[in-house]
Formats: sequence, structure tokens, C-alpha cells
Amino acid sequence: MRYLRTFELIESVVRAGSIRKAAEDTNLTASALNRRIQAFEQEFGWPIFERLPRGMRLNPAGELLMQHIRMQRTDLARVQSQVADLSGERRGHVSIACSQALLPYFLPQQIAIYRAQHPGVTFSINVRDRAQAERDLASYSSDLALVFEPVHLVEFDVLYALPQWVHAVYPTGSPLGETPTLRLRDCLDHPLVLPTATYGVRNLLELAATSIGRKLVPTVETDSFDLIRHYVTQENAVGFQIPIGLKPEQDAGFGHRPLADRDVRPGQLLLGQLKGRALPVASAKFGQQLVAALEALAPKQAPE
Amino acid sequence: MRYLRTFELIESVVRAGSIRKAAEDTNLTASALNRRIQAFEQEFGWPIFERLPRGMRLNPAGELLMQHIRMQRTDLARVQSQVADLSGERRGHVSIACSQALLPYFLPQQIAIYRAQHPGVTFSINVRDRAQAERDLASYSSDLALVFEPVHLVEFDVLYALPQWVHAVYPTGSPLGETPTLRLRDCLDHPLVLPTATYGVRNLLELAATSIGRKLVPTVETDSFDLIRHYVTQENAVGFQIPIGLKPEQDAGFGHRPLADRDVRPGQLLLGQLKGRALPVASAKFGQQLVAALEALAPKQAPE
DNA sequence: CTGAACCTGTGCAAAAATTGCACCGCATGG
DNA sequence: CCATGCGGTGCAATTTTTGCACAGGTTCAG
Repeated sequence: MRYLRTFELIESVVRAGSIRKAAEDTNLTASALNRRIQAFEQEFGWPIFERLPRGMRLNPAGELLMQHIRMQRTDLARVQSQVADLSGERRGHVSIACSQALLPYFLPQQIAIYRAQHPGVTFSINVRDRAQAERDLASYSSDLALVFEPVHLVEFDVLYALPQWVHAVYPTGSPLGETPTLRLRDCLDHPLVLPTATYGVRNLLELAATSIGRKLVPTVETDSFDLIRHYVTQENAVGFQIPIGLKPEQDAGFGHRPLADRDVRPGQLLLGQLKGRALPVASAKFGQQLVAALEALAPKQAPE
Repeated sequence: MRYLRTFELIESVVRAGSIRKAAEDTNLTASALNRRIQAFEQEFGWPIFERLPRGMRLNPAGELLMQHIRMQRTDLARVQSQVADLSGERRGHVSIACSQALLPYFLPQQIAIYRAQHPGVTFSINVRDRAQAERDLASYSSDLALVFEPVHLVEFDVLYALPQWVHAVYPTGSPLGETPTLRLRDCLDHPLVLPTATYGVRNLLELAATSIGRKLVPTVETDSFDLIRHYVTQENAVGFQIPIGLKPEQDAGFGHRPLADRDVRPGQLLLGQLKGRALPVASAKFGQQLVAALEALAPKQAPE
């Protein structure tokens, strides 16, 4: 939009860190860009940049303004999306910040279902740990977040909460597969493949281990859930995952079982959005679909 | 702000109902204005006006856009106000939609107190009935609403609720002044001066009258609370008010007593803002002051 | 049926704004 | 101590916006 040009320019100065660099990015002269910034500050009533010998940086007023700009832009997108929906064909873009566990099966399937009905809608899926996902919402860079055990939950509107029991993952044929649920102590005797500390699964396990007076000593520590799954078959090790990222055991190529409630408390997979924000139509509708899908999942996943 | 010019123009077309009239208001030619509207619609992607033989009217897409425009503008004002607050001196403007009862004493006093500390802050006070006040909030034309017994309460964030017993107002010396609280039936024998149906006091009285099998027959019906107060001294009539609009009896020039709980249920004077909206600094701080002031009022007004 | 009074919309030239170019003063860092 | 990169400015070129004149359509009164 033409009338948002000034905001785009401001934003590009913020990104580039200096007028001259930003001028290149925006196909303008430094002088023209400089004067637009100055003109804006004049109208706005206060400077929004600190002039440093090495470039420009936002001052506190500028930070406030940037927040407004981001909000303004996404709200315009929402309006356009609603208008598009008004005229029949649903178009738009949905951006989701999610945990890795959603990548292999759940999200691809849900997106395919949605796009079968609305081929005009596009998606971006951003893999984020639970803290980053919340920051993504707050900065309007994602519409929805689907994360396991989020940290802060301020500014986070919960649309649906699905309990998830932590599952242990082990190679086929391991003695661990003999009981329907597992005790944590039985797992700890094997080499452990654990996610890093930023993940909810690790957090739940640490709490559980501490409460039975044990310590988690990872043989392999990784931020890739894929690697966890693949490593356990190599060394008769034990990994941990949440079930939404796992196939039913017979198809998985490895065994998995939930850990007993009394050892590891179940975590929650939360679908949420930024508090108070009105989402674009496509995102809101996709959110509704996710709620329905998660709801359908809920009873089946309680360990017997 | 220069970059909001297009929005101002759109808004003035909406107000004026035609490009030509709007062109006069904005000191532009109809042709120039016309082309700016067309250019905007082009960029926006959809027409926002219906072209009628008699002028222009917003279409549904335009209605959505206007909501965005209003929101956008007030949010910019909020940012500017926060920036001003950042630099020390508090400036800004507070707009309040309120019931008549707040006009004689409460609001003038509160505004004076606030302005003694922050002379840079200006106020607009818009007298609205309870339904209009809520609409004012929703359209961002008022920051705060202070109303007796609001109707819908959707989109309304309650900041404070003060119970208010309906008081009967009568000329000095009337036998009604003999007991500390009044029965409704005793009032109904006098000529009645009632507010019109849009007001909460009337609503509460109608409910109460119906439940004791009586009907309210107003001798004078008015939307001026001032007139109610002044008329009762003319004809030995009885009027009704809420106490926040009344002086203590000895100074008032007429008598007033609360009606008994069991006859007329007490109403609530609610201070609120639009749900989810971040107010400008001045409005938010004034809101806090009002909460404190209402809190201080609360216990004293319960009828003994 | 007709003409006046509205309305939106367009071609074109004038006016106003934005921009690019050349250059200044200044701090930094090798 | 000089080269480099920074924000800022005067002025002319360029692009955008505007005003004027007028086209084409609908409504409404007489």
C-alpha cells in the first residue's frame, strides 16, 4: 500500500541500521530517505531514532511506534482478508509457530485438509521452541502458535489445550515394550537421548527425575526430534517424544509407550493466539479446524 | 499526520455522503478527491463505496475498513500520548461518555483535581444515555464511559462498579422526609416526574412498579435530570435520581431519600472502556483516579 | 416530456511534492 | 592523519497530485 510507504521506509532503516544501507534496499537515495524520516519525525512530534556516529537506532519513542506499525499492518491484512472472504473466495495466508512434534504428521495433514477446501490460502510454518513461539505471536510474526508446555502465557489466548503424556521411544524388541505404561526408573537405566533444555519434554523429565532423586545424564542431547527417533535404533537407547509426533507403534519402526502419570506429569499441547488480536479470516478458520482436530484426538490419547 | 490524509479524505466522503460535498469540506476539487478515492480502492483491492445516483455510500468492505481506520487513528494517538508521557510532561486529551448524573458535582470535581496536577491535559465530556455511551466506546469516539446500568456490556471492560440506590426527590417539608428510607408505594401517590425510557433509573422503577402491580404514570417526562430536580419544588411532586448527582440534603434545596432495597433494586454505576483497547496515558491515568474516587464513595452511600 | 440540479468520472495542463546529485561537517578506526 | 562511513542540505530534475473544463448519467419538479 502506497500510504504505508513511510512505515516501510522506517522499518527498513531499523533493519539496516543506517540510512545509507536502507537506501540501497529501498531503491532510494540516502538523501531522499533521510528527508522522509526527518519529515515523519517532524509530524510525529518527536525523534524516533538516535543518531549514532555509526548509524541510526530506535529510541524508546521509536520502539513504541514500531509496535504500532506492526500492529497496524497486520490489522490491515486482517481487514483485507475479511473483505476477500466477503466476496466468496477465501484467500490469505496463515502463519503458524509450532513445536517440532507437529511437523511429521499432524500439521501437514491439517494443512492439506484445509487447502483442499480453500486452495487460495497459503501457509508458513515456523518451527520455534516454546519461548520463541510466544515471542512470535507478540511481534505479530505468527498468527497461531501450537506449542507444548509454553513458558509465560501472558499475552497468550488459549484456544485449545490437549493433554499429552510423554512417551519413551525405544528400538523394537526392547524389554520396555512389555508393559502398557512405563516407569521412569526403568528408562533411566538405558542410554538417554534427550531434547535440549528449551523443550517442554526435557523440562517435564527433569522435574520428574529430581522428584525421584535421580539425575538425567544424556548420552545424546539434541534439538532435533528426528534425530531422537532415529538414534534409539542405533544403540538400544531411550528417547522421549510426545505422541502427536509419533505414528501408531506398528507403523513406526520402533516402539513407544507413555510414561506413567505418577512419574511424569502429562504436559499440555496448547493452541493459541495473541491475546485480544482479531485474526485474518483464513487464520481464524484454520484455528477452528485445528481445535476440532485436537478435540477429536483428545480421548484416544489418554493412556489406558 | 500527512500519511493519514487518504483516510481523512475517505472519512470526509463518508460523512458528507458525496464526493462533491466532501471536496468542499477538504478544500479540494471533486476531481482530485475522486481520483484519490479511486486510487485507494485500486490499491486496497476492492471498492469501498457504492456509487449511487445521489452520491457515495460505504459498502460492507468499506464498513470494515472504516473500523480499521478509526482504530488505527486512536492507536496512533495512544502511541503519541505514551511518547509524550515518556518525556516528562503529561499531555493529551481525555474523552468521556457519561450519564447526566455525573455532570453537576462528580466529574467537574474529578477533572479539576486531575488538571491541577496535569494542566496540559484537556477533556471532552459527552452526555450520552446508556446505550449511546457504549456505542461511543465501540466507535472509539470516547475513551471512557461512566454510565448507570449499561444495556449490552459486550465489548465493555468494567473498571469499577459502584452500587447506587435510586433516590426519590421531593420538596423540603414533604412528609416523605420523615423516614430514613422510602417505600415505592408512598411515592407513587404523588405526581411523578420521570426520566424517559432510555435511562436506567426509569428502567429500575418500571421493573419495581410492575412487581408490586402498579403502573408508572408520569406527570412530567423528561430527559433532563436538572428539570426533574427543579420541578419537584414547583408542584409537590416526586422525582427520582441517583445519589452521585445529588448534594447532601442540607445543601440541596430539596429533600431526597433512598428507596428501600426490597422495592427497587439498586443499580450500578459502571466505569468502563472498550474491551481490549489500550488507552492513551492521560485517559488511563484519569480512569485510575476515577476508580479511586468511586472506591472512596462506595461504603458511605449504602442506605442505613 | 424536458430542463435544471445533482452526481461520478476523465483528459490535460499547471502546481506541488518527492527525488537524485553534488557536497558539507563530523566521528571513527586503521 | 587520512580514508571511510555516517547524517544532513541546497538545488535542479522528475514524478505525483491537483484544478479546470467537460462528458455522461440519474433524479425530480413542472
